[in-house]
Amino acid sequence: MAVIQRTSQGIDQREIGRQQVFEAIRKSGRIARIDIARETQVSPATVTAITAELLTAGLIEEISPDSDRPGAKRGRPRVALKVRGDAHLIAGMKISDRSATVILVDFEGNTVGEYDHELPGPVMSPEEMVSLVRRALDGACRAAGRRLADISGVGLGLAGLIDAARNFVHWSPSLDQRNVELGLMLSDALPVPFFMDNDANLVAKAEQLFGQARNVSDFIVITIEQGVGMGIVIDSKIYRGERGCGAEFGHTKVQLDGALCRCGQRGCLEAYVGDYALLREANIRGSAQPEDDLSALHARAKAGDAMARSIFDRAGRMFAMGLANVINIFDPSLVILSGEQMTFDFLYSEEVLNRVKASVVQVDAPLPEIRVHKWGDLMWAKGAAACGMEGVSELTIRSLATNAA
Amino acid sequence: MAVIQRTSQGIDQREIGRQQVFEAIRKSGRIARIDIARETQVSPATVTAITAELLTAGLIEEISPDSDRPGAKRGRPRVALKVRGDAHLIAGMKISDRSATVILVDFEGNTVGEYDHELPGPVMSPEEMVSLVRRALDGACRAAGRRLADISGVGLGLAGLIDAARNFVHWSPSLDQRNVELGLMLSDALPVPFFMDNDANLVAKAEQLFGQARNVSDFIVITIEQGVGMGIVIDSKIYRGERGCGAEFGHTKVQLDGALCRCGQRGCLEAYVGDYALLREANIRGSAQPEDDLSALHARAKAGDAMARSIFDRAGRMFAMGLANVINIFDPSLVILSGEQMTFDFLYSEEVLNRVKASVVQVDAPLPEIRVHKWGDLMWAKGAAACGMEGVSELTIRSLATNAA
DNA sequence: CGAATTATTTTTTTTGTTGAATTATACCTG
DNA sequence: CAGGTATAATTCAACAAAAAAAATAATTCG
Repeated sequence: MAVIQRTSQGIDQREIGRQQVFEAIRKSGRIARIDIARETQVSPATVTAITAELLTAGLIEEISPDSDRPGAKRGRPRVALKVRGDAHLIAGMKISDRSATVILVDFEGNTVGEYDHELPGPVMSPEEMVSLVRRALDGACRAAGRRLADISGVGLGLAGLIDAARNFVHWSPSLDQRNVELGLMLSDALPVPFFMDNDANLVAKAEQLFGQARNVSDFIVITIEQGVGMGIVIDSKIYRGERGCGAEFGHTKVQLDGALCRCGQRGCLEAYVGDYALLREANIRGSAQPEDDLSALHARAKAGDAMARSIFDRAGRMFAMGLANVINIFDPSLVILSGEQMTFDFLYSEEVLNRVKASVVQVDAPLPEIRVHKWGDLMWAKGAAACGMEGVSELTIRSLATNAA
Repeated sequence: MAVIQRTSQGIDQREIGRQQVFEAIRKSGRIARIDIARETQVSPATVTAITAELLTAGLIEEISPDSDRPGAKRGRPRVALKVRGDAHLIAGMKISDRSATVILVDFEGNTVGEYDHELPGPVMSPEEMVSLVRRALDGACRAAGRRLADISGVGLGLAGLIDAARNFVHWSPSLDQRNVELGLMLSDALPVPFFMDNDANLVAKAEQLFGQARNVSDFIVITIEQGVGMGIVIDSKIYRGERGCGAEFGHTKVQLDGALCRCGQRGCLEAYVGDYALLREANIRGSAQPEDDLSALHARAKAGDAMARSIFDRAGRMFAMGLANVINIFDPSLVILSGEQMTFDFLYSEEVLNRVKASVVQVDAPLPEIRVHKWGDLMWAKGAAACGMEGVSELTIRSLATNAA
């Protein structure tokens, strides 16, 4: 039941129709007008009108005779439409504790450049961050042979509590201050629109635009970096909660009066599966040598060391419990576990997933699909790029309205 | 930012405008056209047009000179509009393990009759349930001096997994079969439209229409009956999850490999706070006399019995942990704890709520409001009535379209 | 080559919304 | 108490968007 919404007072009453059509094109990669009409429930006439606008604006392009699709043979051949990659250049930047990773993508999402910028330290002042962003963008442009002016928008990903609507940072481990108007500062310093979000939401956005959730309207993404993150998508929109700090999966409690967490509370999931928690546990249990390298601990577990094994095992069981709780509450159609190698070995393992399944309420319907998605190390930057793409699309399509007049 | 949505193919393109206006009227009780326009962001002209339709349809009525509202004094006085109570008679019925409670309400939500129908036993066949529903409705009508034909719609609440969209029962403790097309059976047997839902969702609906959540678009309702239920409202819509079995709060896990639950899994919240769980625990701990009466146990706890106290205490701590998890995931603006007396003493107590607050992720923004709502024993039936009201409103307003032509 | 078929575009019609002007109903002032 | 002013509600013409219908385009099939 597709629906065209109409804002009843904006200058442009047609914006939402355009968004819908553009989204349909982007989502399917290549699609003929007739199918857009079917999918969006908008009449072919209207689709023609809207696509004409998008074409003249240079946002999409026609691919002459749609490649031989099986089945239909007669009749006027459909001409497929696709997003025009050259329309915009988008940057995605993720700031972690070690480096700022930048990725440049075209409007289709194809990567056209990568750049990594080492950080002097994990924590900085807002001013330092602004200058860091500038240098990282400059570096990325230079590396890809582009100029900063070519970039239509930048998606920026930070850990912490980010108010994406206002580009405001309530708190981030990368900043030495709370409540920073980072969006304003960046806009003042750089001539490019910025779009910021929490890093788990970024990955959700990436899954939605480029990844495994391209045609799913409700899903959950779990990410593991330093802490445990979650992105919730309901009705194709990222769910943020009232105060913008929902989806704090890492701080759901899995044990009454349990292990102490960085946040000061007890029993948080993160206090069992976070990097620091695993090391702490190893040291408490009296490791021969003091542990400060997680991958060494991991290697010992793989090699069969009983103590190391039991640490990862407990983490896996706690993780399974927390994930099952989320599923019992949301009943999503899809859960995506995104992460890097080590995570897969101990948190996304077959055994853990089986435990999750055993803790989900059973009904006749099949269990929600739990898909594991192994991204490269550019996962976060890609998410940031996705965030930027979405922002730029919206801006551009909105401006179409004003210009059309 | 109110928005008029327009379905792009229905017979009636105006339906959503009507719904919006009617909702605004219902929500505020009494409201002048001008304020409807302000609230819905629809122009006064359109509001006039729509309210005229609703007036001739008899769904709303004018209250001549709007009672002296403070402030404004001059100008043409606003005439307030309200829902016309006589427009429809709605029945709400909740089937529990002991009885079928029926409530009759007018279109404003005023109770015009109550009726309680004892059940022969807690479990029945679908056919028996159909006949039970008929008898309970007959009884309610007789008691209130109405006829079955006067009823415009019936909301029906059942425990279990209900597919509200299809009026289909996946499973209910009241039925001796799974996967029952109860909606079809009822429609065949009785000349009234039925609207069914899970009982926790009913209460959420009641809070939204009549209760504490009248102007809140995102909130969570926790209910306690035999088990623990949760209703999630996001964007003013009840969130049901992919398979319609989300919000299984009672079966979120609060203890790894914990107490055995009725559902066969371990560590479910319900296995710590459900009626049967409390009694079981009392017996395990070697109560002097075998416990089979929860209120007796409760009385002993209140009187100071240490063993009884510790049972309720543990239940409260588990409950707090589960609730904190929900809040950490959703970050709702409002959590409503609905229930009856005994629940308040041990699960909704000050102490438990403080525990919840101590387990919620802290940010600068204030904590979500946790409101305790003490309903009478008609809570469930009122919820069912709310469900019926919503269904009837939608039907009526939709039919307006067709008739108007 | 023409008939059939399917996709797209153009034209016309319908529908709904709104802004501006108008009407209605009050209070206020002198 | 008449005329002025303020506010609410209604009317109506103009406008906008989308769908329906019709026309046109680009194919294949026989």
